[in-house]
Amino acid sequence: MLDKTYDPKEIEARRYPEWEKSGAFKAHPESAKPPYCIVIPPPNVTGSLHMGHALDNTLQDILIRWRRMKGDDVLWQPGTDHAGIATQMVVVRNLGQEGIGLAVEGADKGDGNKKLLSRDEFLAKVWEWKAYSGGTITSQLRRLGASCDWSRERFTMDEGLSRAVLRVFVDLYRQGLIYKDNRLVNWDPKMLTAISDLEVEAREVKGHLWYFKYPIEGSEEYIVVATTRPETMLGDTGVAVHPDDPKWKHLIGKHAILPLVGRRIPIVADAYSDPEKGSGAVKITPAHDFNDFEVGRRHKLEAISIFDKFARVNEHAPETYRGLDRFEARKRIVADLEAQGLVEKIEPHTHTVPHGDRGGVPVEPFLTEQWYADAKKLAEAPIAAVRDGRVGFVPERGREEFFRWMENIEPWCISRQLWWGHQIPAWYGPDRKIFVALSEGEARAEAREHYGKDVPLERDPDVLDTWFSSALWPFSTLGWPDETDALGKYYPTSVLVTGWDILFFWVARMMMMGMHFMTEVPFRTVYLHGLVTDEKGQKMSKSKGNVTDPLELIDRYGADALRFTMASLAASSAGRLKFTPARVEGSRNFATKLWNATRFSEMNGALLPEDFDPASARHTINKWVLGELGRANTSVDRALTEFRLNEAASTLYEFIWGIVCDWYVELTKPILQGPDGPEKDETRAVTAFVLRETLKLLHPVMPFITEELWDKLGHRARHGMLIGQPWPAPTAIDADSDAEIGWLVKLISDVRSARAELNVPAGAKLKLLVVGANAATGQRLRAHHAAIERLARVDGIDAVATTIPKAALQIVVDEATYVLPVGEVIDLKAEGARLQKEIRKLADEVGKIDAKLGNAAFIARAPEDVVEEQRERRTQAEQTRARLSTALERLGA
RNA sequence: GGGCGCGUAGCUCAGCGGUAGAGCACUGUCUUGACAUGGCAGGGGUCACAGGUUCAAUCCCUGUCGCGCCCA
Repeated sequence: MLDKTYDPKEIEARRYPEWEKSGAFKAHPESAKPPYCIVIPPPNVTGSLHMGHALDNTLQDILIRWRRMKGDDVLWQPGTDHAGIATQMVVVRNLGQEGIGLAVEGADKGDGNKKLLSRDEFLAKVWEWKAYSGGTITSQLRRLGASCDWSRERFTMDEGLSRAVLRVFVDLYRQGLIYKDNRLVNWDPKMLTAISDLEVEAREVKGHLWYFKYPIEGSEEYIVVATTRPETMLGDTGVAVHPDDPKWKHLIGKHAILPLVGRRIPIVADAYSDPEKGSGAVKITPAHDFNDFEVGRRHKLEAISIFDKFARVNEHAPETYRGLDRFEARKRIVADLEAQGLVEKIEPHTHTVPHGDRGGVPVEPFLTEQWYADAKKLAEAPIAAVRDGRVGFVPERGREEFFRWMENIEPWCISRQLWWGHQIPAWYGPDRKIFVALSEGEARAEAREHYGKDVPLERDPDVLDTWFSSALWPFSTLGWPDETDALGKYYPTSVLVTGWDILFFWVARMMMMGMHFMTEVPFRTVYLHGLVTDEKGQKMSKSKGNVTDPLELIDRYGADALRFTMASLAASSAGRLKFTPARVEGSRNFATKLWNATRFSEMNGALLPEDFDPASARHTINKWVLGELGRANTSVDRALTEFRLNEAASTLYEFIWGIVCDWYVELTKPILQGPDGPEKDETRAVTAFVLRETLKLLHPVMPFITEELWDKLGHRARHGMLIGQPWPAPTAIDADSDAEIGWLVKLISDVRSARAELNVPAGAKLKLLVVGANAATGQRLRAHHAAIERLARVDGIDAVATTIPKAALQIVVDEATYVLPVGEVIDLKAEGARLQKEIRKLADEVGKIDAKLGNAAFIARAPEDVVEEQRERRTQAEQTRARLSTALERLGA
């Protein structure tokens, strides 16, 4: 017998290890079954589970468990990435608390007592940290119920994946698709590294617009430039005005003298300047602004870099400012210009400032040499693959987003000035000649060939962008560059499940690398879901203090409840999924409901005969519920096929709670609790059968409770664990049973409503007199009298009533009128009012339908079946109305 | 500024050319041998606004307003 209460905690702790130990999660590349593969979006190895992970992995696990039951050879490939910047940042911070720093060139040495770590020493610390915290997220995924094949777990920095990274870098370099270039990059002065365009986020900042007067050479005149970043003026090499700007066009071709610096800078005509904005004239600092860089190139202006990598003023600026931090420099420069009377005005100004998404400080456009991948070239094949449908998006608009990004793609800066990551396999000769090779040995050989002798080589200190290795994930995790069985079987993978926010970072780049190295798409479908936010739609963040911890929810309500909630949330067409814990509570209640229904069936001896065949069911109520089960099965299966996971969840909810618990269990109570006989035997069997099949249908969404109940009901002893069961074939729908039970449900509901509206005490049992019932209804009444008596609280049914008391409730269902004598308890006026309200509603409906049917255009142009349906509805409504009128007269009110 | 998405019950959201739905919240009622983490019944919506297409629009089209996201 099941426990009285459902305790998810105890169940979940027990079930997961069982699955894992049994090998149920394992893929079988050698099997003949069709493959179904999902590669997990690798979480940060030292991270911990947040709501986004909970959503993403729940959706994946639902698909995986479903396909496993459908008979596929399933591989859910797990693993983690090394998250270069994030991890390095955490370890640096931890070390900082112990008074340990990094031996980074030019860095502040502090008080001099600080211990400084070399690169190798630091890396040892990071691996220590990884060993310490690396298991956290994978154990948390287990608590969620994720059925990944852990025996195949990979890490972007492990030996195999590192080999893949090397190979890709070397190949792309040799193919000219990776190159070094000196361009402006987004520089993070806190992390001291370049970052890619995607790692920059625009934040709205309240700042100022400063108007500076630059004197014109050989004149008393000034040109006024407006800027949000005064400190960059030290690097100005020009001023641009719009060619048609009447205010400034006379100065085109002249020169200004840059204040504080004294440099002579040209005034050039360029449409980049907007005469409406600021003063209309723009100072041009090619080395510190992406737009200015372009303007500078058009007019051959010099690019003078005035900051070092810490964003401190460097030696290219006048002595007095050297060494100042950029914000300190700003203050000094404004003050100095003010002192010289060169500040015209200062306006408050709100604008967006690019910030590094990890370090959180404003990024500095910085002129440096970096490694780039030729994204434009690599994007060609992916664009074509999506264009011709080799990759589909769910929802479809992901396609357009994808094109918009891919068709306007910029070179991808792949080098990072970090220590934690894949070090770039490039070595420099004494003359800075580059040798890119798979190993130092190979590089040496190449160098020897080139120089004709051995020369000292120096390895590039930089590492690769973490996304560079993540981009290889769908094939590197399967064994590439080796030609493994797994690679042959599971690539291309089936579906990639991830959030919109990661479409460009990761999905697009996997497409590039997949097409290039595998000449085939990495996945057939990209399923994109929204971002989990708090209930106000605010992004969850530690600093805002609005984060919900999924582990806490699991502790409180169970993983199944969280999973069910995540599945229900999955549809939202907006990009946000507003999350409220109340939903999880509701899902937990749903689990409890299933638990109790199962308990009820157990108490009533609902055992399933080994050879039970649902097609053998003879009783209407049983045929009906089997039909409903079949409907639920088909609907869940279709919903999952079409990635409408919320629909699968709501179908299961409605079936289990709304059909099985509310009606089937209630309607069969008289049978189960009545005398023994074939009807009782069949009902017990069907109850057990429906519950057993329901566990299968629900298992992908709520694996723990279903596995538990499966075991407790004895199915495991006979068939093994639920996780390995085949998905059931849908049971047949019987139209006659549907009609009959539909009638029964309506009759009971209507009687209950009338009783409640008239305040008939819930405990009062009334007689049921039936007027005008035809033979079929008479038969139904006899067949279901026990259920009606119980659920409608009726004491005896007279199917062919002749004398009808005045004081009675009257209900019309189809051709018959049902009369419930209530003696003096009832307020006849109230019953009259109730009937009149019903009559009015029906009359309104008839009126509306008449308006339609009276419209010649409707009759002529609407499809035949729609017209017929309206006629049918009119007849029904009119007949019911007439019968209610008769009932009203009878009441004599 | 450009692109996209969203405005449906008090809240969070499904739905979708022909009877407007769910969960939560709310009201009344019931401790009936599965379940009070529950049962039964109920209230609550000119489906943002304005035009258009259509026999018929919450749904399709256009515009307006509000909100959000992405890209500049």
